[in-house]
Amino acid sequence: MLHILCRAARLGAEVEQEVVTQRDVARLAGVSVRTVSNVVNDFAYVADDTRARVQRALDELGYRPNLLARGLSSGRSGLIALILPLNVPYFHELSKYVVDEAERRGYTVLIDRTDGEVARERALVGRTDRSALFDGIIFNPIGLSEAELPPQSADTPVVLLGEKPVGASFDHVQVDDVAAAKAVTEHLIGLGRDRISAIGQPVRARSQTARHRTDGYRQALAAAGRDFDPDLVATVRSFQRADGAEAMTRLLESGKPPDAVFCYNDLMALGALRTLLSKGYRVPDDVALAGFDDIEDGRYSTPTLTTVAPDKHQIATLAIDLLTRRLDGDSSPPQTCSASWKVVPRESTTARSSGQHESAVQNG
Amino acid sequence: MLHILCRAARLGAEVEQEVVTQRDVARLAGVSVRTVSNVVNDFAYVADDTRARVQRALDELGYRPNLLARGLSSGRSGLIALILPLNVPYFHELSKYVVDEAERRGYTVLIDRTDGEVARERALVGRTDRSALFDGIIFNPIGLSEAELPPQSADTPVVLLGEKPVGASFDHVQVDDVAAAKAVTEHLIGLGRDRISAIGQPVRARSQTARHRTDGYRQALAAAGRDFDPDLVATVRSFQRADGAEAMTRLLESGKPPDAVFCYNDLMALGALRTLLSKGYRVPDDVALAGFDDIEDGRYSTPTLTTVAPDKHQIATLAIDLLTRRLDGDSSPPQTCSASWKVVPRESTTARSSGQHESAVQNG
DNA sequence: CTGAAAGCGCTTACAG
DNA sequence: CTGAAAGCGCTTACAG
Repeated sequence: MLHILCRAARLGAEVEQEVVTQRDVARLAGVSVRTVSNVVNDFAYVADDTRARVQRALDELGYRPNLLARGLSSGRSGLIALILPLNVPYFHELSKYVVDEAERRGYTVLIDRTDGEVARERALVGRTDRSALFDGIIFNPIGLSEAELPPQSADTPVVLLGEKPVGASFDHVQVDDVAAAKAVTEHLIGLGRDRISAIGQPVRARSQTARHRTDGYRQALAAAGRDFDPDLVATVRSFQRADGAEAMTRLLESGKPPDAVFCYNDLMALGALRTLLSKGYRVPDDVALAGFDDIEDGRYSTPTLTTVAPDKHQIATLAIDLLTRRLDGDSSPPQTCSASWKVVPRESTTARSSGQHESAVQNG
Repeated sequence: MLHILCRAARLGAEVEQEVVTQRDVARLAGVSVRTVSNVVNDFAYVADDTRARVQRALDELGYRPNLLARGLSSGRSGLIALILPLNVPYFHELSKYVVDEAERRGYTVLIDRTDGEVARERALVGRTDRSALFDGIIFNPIGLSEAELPPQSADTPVVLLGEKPVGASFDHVQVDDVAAAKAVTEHLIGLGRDRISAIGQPVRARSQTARHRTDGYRQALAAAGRDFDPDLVATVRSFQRADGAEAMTRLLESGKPPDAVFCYNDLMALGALRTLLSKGYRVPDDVALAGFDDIEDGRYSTPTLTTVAPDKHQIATLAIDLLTRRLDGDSSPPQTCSASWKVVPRESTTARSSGQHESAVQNG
């Protein structure tokens, strides 16, 4: 296939680029590699003229450190692995903050996609052969529960993100899913809706997250003196748009359609929204809709999407804080940090009509 | 802040996990490290009983290879860097294919976000200190033009993705932006629309991509005997939803609003859609809308979004093909491969009314 | 089929 | 402030 699709070009002489080592630089500058290393790593106690001479040689030869060699001998690579399901926008938004925050502290973040597949999560976390490669790991499990994770190894600290921790063997940054789910359900109840559905309970329940959000949903109902109706809870296989769309279809066809729906993430809410609008329902007039995550998509949908907004910046900062402490040698007991969140009401629950809207783009 | 938000747990005895080396394994199995290495790397010509004995020692000690050491001595890390603007969904969708395809060939892809910032792109590509870390690089520049890239170095092959190459010094996988933009504009013309706008010309024109799409747009107009009206072209700062939303607002306020709009990517089209719907315009009745990229969002918006769908799977396969050839020692001239694409008409240009729709989710 | 040994490019006590 | 040297954990010609 390649030969049909590809077009070759004439090539100039291939420059066989030699690798420049500290030894080469040392030779040119007339010093030892020790001194070159000192200059490269910006150590104090290098005579000014020596430094200048070495720097000149460094520039002249175009020296570039070999990260592998440095890592092998120093025991630190400066690399952090961020293991996430990139197929959910929330995580890509979160990753931006993690990357930026890590960079500020001199670390480089490399992203590993799990896409929420349990097998991939297991494989990635199980790959302890990487422990030499990465100084630390930030991991947001989706399919894997904390209990299934290999025990924390002393050499590569792991910070867990996401659901409330079960044990206490990892550093952890959590969002209080129960409280947040309860708050957004209360918002729906406050609208005066009667039949409030929940979309997101997984078919095979592994995820604590979904369980917690269901708990919050039920607590809000109970607090309002409402009965819990299992028929109003729709299960899903994953947290994608298609799952939300299908679940919504099932609810609508159930005979007694809901007048409000809490989806366990924005992606599913967007799928549910598609189903509702395409079947002629008005949102929020006929059905009010709320999600979770506060992804950008929900600020541009029509209607815009009411959601729970976890403080992504704070989550990232806390995660990097926790990790860098370990990297700096802190061996105190594992900590659990809570990031804040808030309910952001938008058109999908508050607008009067689903047609004309006041504000083009409202950002909670 | 941390002390307020965090809760510490009691910790069990910290297991000081010793690193197990091949030497340890060799000692236990009564062989040399050479033989251990042979077994670990699954070389032929190891006596069955020796292999079994070594394997037992390997298991017993829980040996894990040190990737850094392996990389340093072998010169290959098995790692590929994928440098992309993750803040555009198209690229995260593309990255999935690249990761999967690379994995099939035994490589691990680590993702680096550029988010389209020229400075980040420059920094990442300029970081030749990484050449030891990565066997190869797949890079989709957004801000940087090919001419600004450092020359291809012999030790770390680079495959470029995206816009039509200017020079011919890199392996390249391109999509024919001119032809695709022309085709989608023709689709709009075929609808019988009079005033067809284009959104996406950058304020400071660096990107060839936008230039090519404008070329295609103009070619389609010319071929249909239409005049090119500069007032119908709206510029943007980046390719995000907000840019599309703002550009659309400007076009609507220009006095003579368009009745069709070609946005240079789906993200901007979604922003433009938001502006249109929130101002009471019907899509496609009043304004037909088309994007580029075929991201999932556009299959769930209401109306669903007409778009150009590049074959992402093919792009990924071609990129990995090209790269692995170089890694296998091929030093033939740089090649340019073209990936296919097609126009996918959806509701935003074809539906009769913007209210009720036929198909809930139609997938091109 | 396997061993002894050099070497990948760097960092880092140890001296001085 | 700087040098000579060991060592990080692995791979890989070179012998045998």
